Amino acid sequence: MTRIASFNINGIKARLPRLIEWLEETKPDIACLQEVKSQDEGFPADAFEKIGYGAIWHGQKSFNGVAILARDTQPEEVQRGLPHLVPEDAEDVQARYLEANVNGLRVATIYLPNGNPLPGPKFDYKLQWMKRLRAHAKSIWTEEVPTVLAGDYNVIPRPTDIWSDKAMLEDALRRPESIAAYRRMLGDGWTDALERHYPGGGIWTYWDFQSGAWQQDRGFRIDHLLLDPLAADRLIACGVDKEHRGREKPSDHAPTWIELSD
DNA sequence: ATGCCTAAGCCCCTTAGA
Repeated sequence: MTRIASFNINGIKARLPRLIEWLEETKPDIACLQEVKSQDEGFPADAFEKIGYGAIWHGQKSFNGVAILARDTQPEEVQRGLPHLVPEDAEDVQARYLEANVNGLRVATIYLPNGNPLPGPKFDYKLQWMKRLRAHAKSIWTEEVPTVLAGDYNVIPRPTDIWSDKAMLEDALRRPESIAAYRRMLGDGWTDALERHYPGGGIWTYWDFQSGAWQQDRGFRIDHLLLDPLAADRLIACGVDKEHRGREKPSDHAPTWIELSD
Protein backbone atom coordinates (compact mmCIF):
# COMPACT_ATOMS: atom_id res chain seq x y z
CA MET A 1 0.00 0.00 0.00
CA THR A 2 1.26 3.46 -0.90
CA ARG A 3 -0.11 6.58 0.75
CA ILE A 4 0.23 9.84 -1.20
CA ALA A 5 -0.76 13.15 0.38
CA SER A 6 -1.10 16.73 -0.79
CA PHE A 7 -0.80 19.63 1.64
CA ASN A 8 -0.82 23.39 1.05
CA ILE A 9 1.17 24.35 4.14
CA ASN A 10 1.06 28.17 3.70
CA GLY A 11 4.62 28.94 4.81
CA ILE A 12 7.12 26.21 5.67
CA LYS A 13 8.91 28.23 8.37
CA ALA A 14 5.75 29.09 10.27
CA ARG A 15 4.34 25.58 9.79
CA LEU A 16 7.33 23.29 10.38
CA PRO A 17 6.17 21.93 13.79
CA ARG A 18 2.70 21.14 12.35
CA LEU A 19 4.23 19.58 9.27
CA ILE A 20 6.67 17.30 11.15
CA GLU A 21 3.87 16.28 13.52
CA TRP A 22 1.57 15.44 10.59
CA LEU A 23 4.29 13.39 8.80
CA GLU A 24 5.00 11.39 11.95
CA GLU A 25 1.32 10.77 12.70
CA THR A 26 0.07 9.88 9.21
CA LYS A 27 3.31 8.53 7.66
CA PRO A 28 2.61 9.30 4.01
CA ASP A 29 4.97 7.53 1.59
CA ILE A 30 4.90 10.62 -0.61
CA ALA A 31 3.92 14.15 0.41
CA CYS A 32 3.34 16.92 -2.14
CA LEU A 33 3.65 20.38 -0.56
CA GLN A 34 2.52 23.76 -1.86
CA GLU A 35 2.95 27.38 -0.75
CA VAL A 36 6.35 26.73 0.80
CA LYS A 37 6.96 30.52 0.67
CA SER A 38 10.71 30.16 1.07
CA GLN A 39 13.77 30.57 -1.09
CA ASP A 40 15.67 27.38 -1.93
CA GLU A 41 18.33 28.17 0.71
CA GLY A 42 15.76 28.36 3.47
CA PHE A 43 14.19 24.94 2.82
CA PRO A 44 14.51 22.80 5.99
CA ALA A 45 15.67 19.58 4.29
CA ASP A 46 17.57 18.54 7.43
CA ALA A 47 14.39 18.42 9.51
CA PHE A 48 12.82 16.02 7.01
CA GLU A 49 15.93 13.89 6.67
CA LYS A 50 15.98 13.50 10.45
CA ILE A 51 12.60 11.73 10.35
CA GLY A 52 13.43 9.67 7.27
CA TYR A 53 12.18 11.76 4.35
CA GLY A 54 14.11 12.63 1.21
CA ALA A 55 13.04 15.85 -0.49
CA ILE A 56 13.22 17.94 -3.64
CA TRP A 57 11.92 21.50 -3.76
CA HIS A 58 11.45 24.53 -5.97
CA GLY A 59 11.49 27.66 -3.84
CA GLN A 60 10.71 31.32 -4.40
CA LYS A 61 11.07 34.35 -2.16
CA SER A 62 7.89 35.13 -0.17
CA PHE A 63 5.39 33.43 -2.46
CA ASN A 64 4.52 30.11 -4.06
CA GLY A 65 7.06 27.29 -3.79
CA VAL A 66 6.47 23.52 -4.03
CA ALA A 67 8.17 20.37 -2.75
CA ILE A 68 7.97 16.58 -2.87
CA LEU A 69 8.90 14.45 0.15
CA ALA A 70 9.38 10.67 0.05
CA ARG A 71 9.74 8.30 2.98
CA ASP A 72 13.01 6.31 3.04
CA THR A 73 14.01 7.40 -0.45
CA GLN A 74 15.04 10.36 -2.57
CA PRO A 75 12.53 11.60 -5.19
CA GLU A 76 14.08 11.65 -8.68
CA GLU A 77 13.21 14.97 -10.29
CA VAL A 78 11.97 14.79 -13.89
CA GLN A 79 10.39 18.23 -14.49
CA ARG A 80 10.68 21.67 -12.85
CA GLY A 81 8.09 24.19 -14.04
CA LEU A 82 5.62 23.57 -16.89
CA PRO A 83 6.78 23.50 -20.52
CA HIS A 84 5.95 26.59 -22.60
CA LEU A 85 3.16 26.60 -25.19
CA VAL A 86 3.77 30.16 -26.44
CA PRO A 87 6.93 32.30 -26.22
CA GLU A 88 5.34 34.54 -23.53
CA ASP A 89 5.24 31.55 -21.17
CA ALA A 90 9.00 32.03 -20.78
CA GLU A 91 8.23 35.11 -18.65
CA ASP A 92 6.65 32.88 -16.01
CA VAL A 93 9.12 32.55 -13.12
CA GLN A 94 6.66 31.44 -10.44
CA ALA A 95 7.55 28.22 -8.56
CA ARG A 96 4.35 26.21 -8.97
CA TYR A 97 5.22 22.84 -10.51
CA LEU A 98 7.60 20.01 -9.69
CA GLU A 99 7.47 16.40 -10.87
CA ALA A 100 9.38 13.30 -9.80
CA ASN A 101 9.64 9.53 -10.00
CA VAL A 102 9.23 7.80 -6.64
CA ASN A 103 9.19 4.01 -6.29
CA GLY A 104 7.80 3.40 -9.79
CA LEU A 105 5.18 6.16 -9.56
CA ARG A 106 5.16 9.54 -11.30
CA VAL A 107 4.11 12.29 -8.91
CA ALA A 108 3.61 16.02 -9.50
CA THR A 109 3.07 18.75 -6.91
CA ILE A 110 0.90 21.57 -8.26
CA TYR A 111 0.17 25.07 -6.99
CA LEU A 112 -2.25 26.40 -9.57
CA PRO A 113 -2.61 30.20 -9.72
CA ASN A 114 -5.48 31.73 -7.74
CA GLY A 115 -6.59 34.00 -10.60
CA ASN A 116 -8.15 36.87 -8.63
CA PRO A 117 -8.98 39.62 -9.31
CA LEU A 118 -10.87 39.13 -12.54
CA PRO A 119 -11.02 40.00 -15.28
CA GLY A 120 -7.33 40.86 -15.58
CA PRO A 121 -3.81 39.53 -16.06
CA LYS A 122 -3.96 37.24 -13.02
CA PHE A 123 -7.04 35.45 -14.33
CA ASP A 124 -5.50 35.22 -17.81
CA TYR A 125 -2.38 33.73 -16.22
CA LYS A 126 -4.47 31.13 -14.39
CA LEU A 127 -6.24 29.99 -17.56
CA GLN A 128 -3.00 29.86 -19.55
CA TRP A 129 -1.35 27.91 -16.74
CA MET A 130 -4.23 25.39 -16.83
CA LYS A 131 -3.78 25.04 -20.58
CA ARG A 132 -0.09 24.30 -20.05
CA LEU A 133 -0.85 21.83 -17.26
CA ARG A 134 -3.34 19.95 -19.42
CA ALA A 135 -0.88 19.71 -22.31
CA HIS A 136 1.95 18.50 -20.10
CA ALA A 137 -0.34 16.01 -18.32
CA LYS A 138 -1.18 14.52 -21.73
CA SER A 139 2.50 14.02 -22.45
CA ILE A 140 2.98 12.16 -19.14
CA TRP A 141 -0.03 10.00 -20.02
CA THR A 142 1.73 8.65 -23.08
CA GLU A 143 4.56 7.29 -20.92
CA GLU A 144 2.15 4.76 -19.35
CA VAL A 145 3.55 5.10 -15.85
CA PRO A 146 1.11 5.26 -12.91
CA THR A 147 0.72 8.99 -12.27
CA VAL A 148 -0.70 11.22 -9.54
CA LEU A 149 -1.06 14.99 -10.09
CA ALA A 150 -1.54 16.33 -6.57
CA GLY A 151 -1.98 19.84 -5.32
CA ASP A 152 -3.88 23.03 -4.73
CA TYR A 153 -5.80 23.53 -7.98
CA ASN A 154 -7.62 26.65 -6.79
CA VAL A 155 -10.75 25.32 -8.52
CA ILE A 156 -14.05 24.44 -6.81
CA PRO A 157 -15.27 21.80 -9.30
CA ARG A 158 -18.98 21.49 -8.37
CA PRO A 159 -21.64 23.39 -6.38
CA THR A 160 -21.50 20.55 -3.83
CA ASP A 161 -17.80 21.25 -3.25
CA ILE A 162 -18.56 24.44 -1.28
CA TRP A 163 -20.49 25.18 1.91
CA SER A 164 -22.92 27.56 0.19
CA ASP A 165 -24.19 27.38 -3.34
CA LYS A 166 -24.26 31.17 -3.41
CA ALA A 167 -20.76 31.82 -2.03
CA MET A 168 -17.80 32.63 -4.29
CA LEU A 169 -19.90 32.67 -7.47
CA GLU A 170 -17.95 35.59 -8.95
CA ASP A 171 -14.58 34.35 -7.69
CA ALA A 172 -11.82 32.95 -9.94
CA LEU A 173 -12.05 29.65 -8.04
CA ARG A 174 -15.62 29.15 -9.22
CA ARG A 175 -15.80 30.95 -12.53
CA PRO A 176 -17.14 28.79 -15.41
CA GLU A 177 -13.83 29.24 -17.30
CA SER A 178 -11.85 27.75 -14.38
CA ILE A 179 -14.27 24.88 -13.89
CA ALA A 180 -14.38 24.14 -17.63
CA ALA A 181 -10.58 23.95 -17.78
CA TYR A 182 -10.57 21.52 -14.85
CA ARG A 183 -13.36 19.45 -16.45
CA ARG A 184 -11.35 19.22 -19.67
CA MET A 185 -8.62 17.39 -17.76
CA LEU A 186 -11.19 14.96 -16.33
CA GLY A 187 -12.48 14.58 -19.88
CA ASP A 188 -9.00 13.51 -20.95
CA GLY A 189 -9.37 10.59 -18.53
CA TRP A 190 -7.88 11.85 -15.27
CA THR A 191 -9.77 10.67 -12.17
CA ASP A 192 -10.45 13.09 -9.31
CA ALA A 193 -9.99 10.67 -6.38
CA LEU A 194 -12.15 12.52 -3.84
CA GLU A 195 -14.91 13.08 -6.38
CA ARG A 196 -14.98 9.38 -7.22
CA HIS A 197 -15.16 8.29 -3.56
CA TYR A 198 -17.55 11.04 -2.43
CA PRO A 199 -19.84 11.69 -5.42
CA GLY A 200 -22.25 13.66 -3.23
CA GLY A 201 -19.60 16.21 -2.27
CA GLY A 202 -19.70 17.93 1.11
CA ILE A 203 -15.96 17.35 1.69
CA TRP A 204 -13.80 20.45 2.25
CA THR A 205 -10.00 20.88 2.09
CA TYR A 206 -9.84 24.65 2.79
CA TRP A 207 -11.34 26.93 5.43
CA ASP A 208 -10.66 30.69 5.35
CA PHE A 209 -8.78 32.15 8.32
CA GLN A 210 -11.35 34.94 8.43
CA SER A 211 -14.89 35.33 9.71
CA GLY A 212 -14.91 32.11 11.73
CA ALA A 213 -15.04 29.94 8.61
CA TRP A 214 -13.49 26.94 10.41
CA GLN A 215 -15.72 27.22 13.47
CA GLN A 216 -18.79 27.27 11.23
CA ASP A 217 -17.42 24.61 8.85
CA ARG A 218 -17.68 27.00 5.94
CA GLY A 219 -15.12 25.47 3.62
CA PHE A 220 -14.61 24.27 0.10
CA ARG A 221 -12.71 21.63 -1.85
CA ILE A 222 -9.84 22.98 -3.96
CA ASP A 223 -7.03 20.46 -3.24
CA HIS A 224 -7.25 17.56 -5.64
CA LEU A 225 -5.40 14.35 -6.54
CA LEU A 226 -5.80 13.46 -10.22
CA LEU A 227 -4.99 9.88 -11.25
CA ASP A 228 -4.24 8.35 -14.62
CA PRO A 229 -5.99 4.99 -15.33
CA LEU A 230 -3.04 2.93 -14.06
CA ALA A 231 -3.12 4.71 -10.69
CA ALA A 232 -6.93 4.91 -10.60
CA ASP A 233 -7.20 1.11 -10.92
CA ARG A 234 -5.17 0.88 -7.71
CA LEU A 235 -7.14 3.45 -5.69
CA ILE A 236 -8.38 1.83 -2.47
CA ALA A 237 -9.01 4.78 -0.14
CA CYS A 238 -8.86 8.55 0.09
CA GLY A 239 -9.76 11.31 2.51
CA VAL A 240 -8.92 14.58 4.22
CA ASP A 241 -6.99 14.95 7.49
CA LYS A 242 -9.56 17.50 8.62
CA GLU A 243 -8.63 17.38 12.29
CA HIS A 244 -5.23 18.95 11.51
CA ARG A 245 -6.97 22.16 10.40
CA GLY A 246 -8.16 22.69 13.98
CA ARG A 247 -4.73 22.58 15.66
CA GLU A 248 -2.50 25.41 16.93
CA LYS A 249 -1.16 27.70 14.18
CA PRO A 250 -2.60 25.60 11.33
CA SER A 251 -2.48 26.18 7.59
CA ASP A 252 -5.80 27.29 6.10
CA HIS A 253 -5.76 24.01 4.13
CA ALA A 254 -6.06 20.45 5.46
CA PRO A 255 -3.96 17.60 4.01
CA THR A 256 -5.68 15.42 1.40
CA TRP A 257 -4.57 11.84 0.70
CA ILE A 258 -5.07 8.66 -1.29
CA GLU A 259 -3.98 5.06 -0.81
CA LEU A 260 -2.93 2.89 -3.76
CA SER A 261 -2.59 -0.89 -3.68
CA ASP A 262 0.87 -2.25 -4.55
C1' DA B 1 -18.37 48.45 -0.42
C1' DT B 2 -15.21 46.88 3.10
C1' DG B 3 -12.92 44.27 6.65
C1' DC B 4 -12.54 40.09 8.45
C1' DC B 5 -7.00 36.61 9.40
C1' DT B 6 -2.27 35.09 8.40
C1' DA B 7 2.65 34.98 6.59
C1' DA B 8 6.75 37.13 4.76
C1' DG B 9 9.76 40.92 3.99
C1' DC B 10 12.79 44.44 5.86
C1' DC B 11 9.66 46.85 8.34
C1' DC B 12 5.90 48.42 11.68
C1' DC B 13 3.36 48.89 6.77
C1' DT B 14 2.59 46.48 2.21
C1' DT B 15 1.52 42.50 -0.74
C1' DA B 16 -0.80 38.32 -1.42
C1' DG B 17 -3.71 34.79 -0.44
C1' DA B 18 -8.80 32.49 -1.63
